[in-house]
Amino acid sequence: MYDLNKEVAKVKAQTLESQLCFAIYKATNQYTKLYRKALEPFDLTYPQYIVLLALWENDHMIIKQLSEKLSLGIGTLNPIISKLVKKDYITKTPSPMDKRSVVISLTTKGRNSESTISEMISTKATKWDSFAIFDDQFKLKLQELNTLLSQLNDGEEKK
Amino acid sequence: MYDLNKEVAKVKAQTLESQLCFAIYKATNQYTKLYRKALEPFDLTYPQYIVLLALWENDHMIIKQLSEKLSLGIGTLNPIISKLVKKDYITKTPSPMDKRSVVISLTTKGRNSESTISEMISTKATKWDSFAIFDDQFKLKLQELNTLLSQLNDGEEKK
DNA sequence: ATATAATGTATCGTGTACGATTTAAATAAG
DNA sequence: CTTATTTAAATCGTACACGATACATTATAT
Repeated sequence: MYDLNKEVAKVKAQTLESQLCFAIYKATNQYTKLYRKALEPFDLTYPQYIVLLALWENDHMIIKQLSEKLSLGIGTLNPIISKLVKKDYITKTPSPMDKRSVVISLTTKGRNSESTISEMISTKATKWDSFAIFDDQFKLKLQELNTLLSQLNDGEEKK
Repeated sequence: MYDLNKEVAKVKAQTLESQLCFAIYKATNQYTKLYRKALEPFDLTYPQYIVLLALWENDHMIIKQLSEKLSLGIGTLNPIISKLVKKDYITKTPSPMDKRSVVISLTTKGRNSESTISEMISTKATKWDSFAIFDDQFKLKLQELNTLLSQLNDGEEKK
């Protein structure tokens, strides 16, 4: 009747190179490596740098807001913040409104470093980030992907 | 003569959301989170899973080959391999040809788990990886990006 | 007004990810 | 043949990244 052998035929895995996830995983590692060298003179890592980027856009956020903007949990963010405080880029102040929350603000050094760092990054970034082939459409698709992924993560949460 | 104030005009940083690197960074974190839950039943993490993927494609690689295929340094790979050995997915054997190198091979459990894991991943992956919008062109551009990034990383090396 | 639930931080344990250093084996150079 | 260089692994220190837990403060419910 049934060909049982065919029914239990082994499912083969997709090759690594064919997987979107693996390509993105590699790209992140490579980007981090590039930024490591570029940010070395400022004694910053990439995650520390994006905290500064967020604050240059919008100073005096509370940790929760930073956490949402960067899509990083507080367990990840806290040690990064501590290091930036130690390096005198930012300060932590308890919020007057809500004693639970902590406001993160740029120091003078943190504010002033924006132009220095951005200038040095922008000379490299023309090589890194803005090749003609990585146009707006590509970025848009990545953003769509991120929206989908976060929906999926939220969806898995509720199961 | 010159308007010096204009000459020292502050360079502003690019916004986070406009940066390709940040989009990719977020996507990796989200993918890892999704895979964390999917692979939990098998007691595997995403990096451990891609080691298995590599070996399912090509068993009995030495660590150096694995390192190249996955673009991971030996400092990263070694603890991952140790865990897979402890969980009885793979074994380490010194190479007979070259006593420096170590051959990584799948155990029976490691080999047999391919179909089980791939089947469960493939049911989820239709949701994750193969949306119509993430077509071959998108993947191709990501691969181009990775090629460029690795060239840049090699280039920085020599400076 | 008080018990309860929700929220914002902090901390801890596990697992990457990397560069730097060390060690042993293979290869090259003299 | 022996010294020098290269190569493959292993190890160490630093820095994320996450989930789980703990804790204080605020908001909610009765």
